[in-house]
Amino acid sequence: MDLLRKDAPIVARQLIGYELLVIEDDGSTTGGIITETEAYTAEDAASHSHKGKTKRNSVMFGEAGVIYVYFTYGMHWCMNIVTGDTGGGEAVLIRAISPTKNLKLMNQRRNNIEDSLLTNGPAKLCQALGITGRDNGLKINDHKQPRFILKRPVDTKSYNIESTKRIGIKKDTHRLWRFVAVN
DNA sequence: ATGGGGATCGTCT
DNA sequence: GACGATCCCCATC
Repeated sequence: MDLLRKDAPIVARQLIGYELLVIEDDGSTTGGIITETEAYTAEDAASHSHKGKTKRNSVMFGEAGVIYVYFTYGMHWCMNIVTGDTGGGEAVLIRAISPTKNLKLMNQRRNNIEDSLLTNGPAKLCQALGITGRDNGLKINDHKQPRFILKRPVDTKSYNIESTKRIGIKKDTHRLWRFVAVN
């Protein structure tokens, strides 16, 4: 996917409105429309990749379309999509989606919380979609090992996108690399 | 409506 | 040995 080869801030903005789908072990599909993202690059002090390649962040230095999943706060998983065309350690954090597929399963995993709270946070959506460390390093739209699918929905709706400061970081807070669909 | 704190552990200093 | 790209509960206003 050519889109993902661009720089992370460009990709982060353009991914708003794309549909992210996960193929479950039983063959069913979960997922939704991406409504909030954040960009991280190696030059950016807030990024896991800033200080170079380590065991945790190594897949961030892989090719565009690889999934980078990290564990945080002792209990949460968050997912990124690697971007760029130089293996330079950039990625887009998926912060929220609007659920479209298999709400029942996602609801079950999220302890029967109301629909509006199902996938409105980076760790929430990973819980709802069943994404964990075992997904780290998988590739999007991989025909040989189908797990993550990213596509533009047929009803090409246009979104108003707001860019703001990123959430929960202490360094390089000035960058306006959080993108939110405001409708 | 808003804010403080607890849960919990892999990764890096 | 400290802390985090978080979430949720409960307290207080």
